[in-house]
Amino acid sequence: MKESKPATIKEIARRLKLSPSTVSRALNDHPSIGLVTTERVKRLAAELNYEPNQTAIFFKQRKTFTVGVVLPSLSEPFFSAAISEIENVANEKRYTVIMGQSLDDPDRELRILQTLKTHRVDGVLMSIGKNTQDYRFIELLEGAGIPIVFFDCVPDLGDVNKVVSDLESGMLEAIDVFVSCGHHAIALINGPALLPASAERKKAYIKGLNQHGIPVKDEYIVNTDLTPEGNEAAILQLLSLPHRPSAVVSFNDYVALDVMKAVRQKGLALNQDIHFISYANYPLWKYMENPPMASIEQFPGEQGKKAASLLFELIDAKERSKPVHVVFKSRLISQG
Amino acid sequence: MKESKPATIKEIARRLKLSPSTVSRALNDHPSIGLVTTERVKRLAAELNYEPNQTAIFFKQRKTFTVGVVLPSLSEPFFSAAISEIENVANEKRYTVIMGQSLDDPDRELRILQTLKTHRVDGVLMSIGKNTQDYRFIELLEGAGIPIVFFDCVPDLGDVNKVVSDLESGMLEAIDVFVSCGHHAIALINGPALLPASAERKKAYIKGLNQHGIPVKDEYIVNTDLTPEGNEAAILQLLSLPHRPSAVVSFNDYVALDVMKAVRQKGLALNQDIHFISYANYPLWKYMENPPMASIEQFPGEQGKKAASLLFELIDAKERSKPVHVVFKSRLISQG
DNA sequence: CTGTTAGCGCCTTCAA
DNA sequence: TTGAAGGCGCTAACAG
Repeated sequence: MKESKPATIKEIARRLKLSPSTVSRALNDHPSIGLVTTERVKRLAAELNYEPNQTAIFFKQRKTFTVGVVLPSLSEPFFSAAISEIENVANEKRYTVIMGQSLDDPDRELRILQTLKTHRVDGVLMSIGKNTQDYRFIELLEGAGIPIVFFDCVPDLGDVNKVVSDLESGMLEAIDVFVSCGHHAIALINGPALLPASAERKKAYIKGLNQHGIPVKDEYIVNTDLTPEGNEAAILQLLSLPHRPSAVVSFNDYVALDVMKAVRQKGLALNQDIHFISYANYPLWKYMENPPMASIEQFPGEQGKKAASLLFELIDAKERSKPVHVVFKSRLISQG
Repeated sequence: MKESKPATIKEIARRLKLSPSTVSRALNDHPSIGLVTTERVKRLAAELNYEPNQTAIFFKQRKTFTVGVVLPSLSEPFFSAAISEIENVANEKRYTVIMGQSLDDPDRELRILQTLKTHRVDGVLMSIGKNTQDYRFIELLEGAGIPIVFFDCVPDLGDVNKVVSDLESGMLEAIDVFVSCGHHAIALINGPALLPASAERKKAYIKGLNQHGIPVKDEYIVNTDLTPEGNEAAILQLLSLPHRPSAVVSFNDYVALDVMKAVRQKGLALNQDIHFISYANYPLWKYMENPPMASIEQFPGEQGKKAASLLFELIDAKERSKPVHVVFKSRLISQG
């Protein structure tokens, strides 16, 4: 039952003594084709295991029904959650997803985008890497008529489409919770200073303290380069302060993991001597003996979903529209 | 600088008063074209930002330089590690990867394969879902000339290409370690009984006990459906035995997480009252206060890499060859 | 309702 | 060394 050559419209037409266009129309349920003809065509098509040659259709329609997704790393649960939703939205729209991991390497990121372009994807969803500085690729793609929507880790530019989590509301909630538990010495372990995401966190942190009339102490704000060593150094710096903080908001869960480990090794009791809340990216807190008090959830699934639907709107739109910015509120989730 | 219509070979030919065929040949460094012509063509091509239309090439060459990857879930670190290596191998070969998550749903799995087929991928890499029983899709793909290589979770059939971890060597090592630590009451929390992977584990477990002259007790072998509830039920069953085991090998890390949590809740001390080793799929053990003694590593990266290179061999081969089976040895990695 | 014609962009004989 | 012609499979404008 193996077909050496897959059946074509031509073949069906020949056998049925019809023209290829009639067959094509019949297969696509074109209204102008008689019911009987349509039936005959479909029956034979089924018999021959006919399947339209997508590559021919892509070629003709100048559309590939494919979108590209570029993100730093699939092994981050945040992104695997996001891409799952993206996949779902794409499937509904009958689109296929091509995915590439930049691994925070700008060159690799560029190569992936190049591939996506030559593959003529209809659109791109992207979360940029930590080290990406050069945004010229955006014009490259948009110049080729490929719309692009950024999500989560987005460039600090006004004229691009982006979907992000606000970072602020969660931070304010976190500080509210800390304060209501009696904490006043609240520190921030922030990410690399030049990351926009770090600037936002810092701003929110300061705003949160201000709301409670707590003075901002410079020594309570430390940075990490997000490596395990950097994370450890950051917490040690805080612990060595004369008046060490009793509560810490950390850049993300991975930072929190390293930091909490270091705290344990120092012989301090988690959730007693010192308390943590971090921006969430889904380690398996529920299995830990001493998880952080709470996490600031950023809803990767929602972000991915929204970014994808936005992209499809752009793909379907004829005109290029004004850049769209969508902001999701982050929210504190207790890990109790 | 935005091109409304991307440049084509025809366009270049028109401007240079050459024929399209000459331009095509020049761009492909065909030896029969004069050096000067080739230069002129290439220069103009660069100027016009000419890029070959892949969709046209795919169509003409009857090849898409695309491979599909189907796996249960990206959120399992095992698979994200595997797909990263697959991506790398594919990139080297200048192939693109289309990925789909089955989420252990056979219908969804089938839909993904259908999509891959209509997209005319050149080959498929696949790890089947837990609930997949019907393997007819294999003929569907191979009938269409699409080679398929299974990895990790593979069908229990002889005539397919597969790359797996052996499961046995790691289990034997695990039992060796337990025994050398003085354990004799060694239990197995296995997966669903009808999973080939469960049968293999059980066989290895029995072999391991036999090697040490330890009698196999039926009540020390329990099964879980891999849900959190099933995992908890399994360990409770073991704990309720009159002579409860002091050492347990569990189906995988996720089972171990649930199981160890239940053990803690029962007030037992991990790594004291009861010890664990599990087949690894990468939770963040290094951050845990009481990780399992060791993990049986299955090298997802290696498996993915091997499966991918195998697939490319099959794609490049003219003839259909005998099915290939590759087995990686699993190995015990201490979590000390 | 159905057929004819033409062309998407590229490559590849065949002919000059 | 170059050009002309044809075709991959499908669709769509234009005729009947």
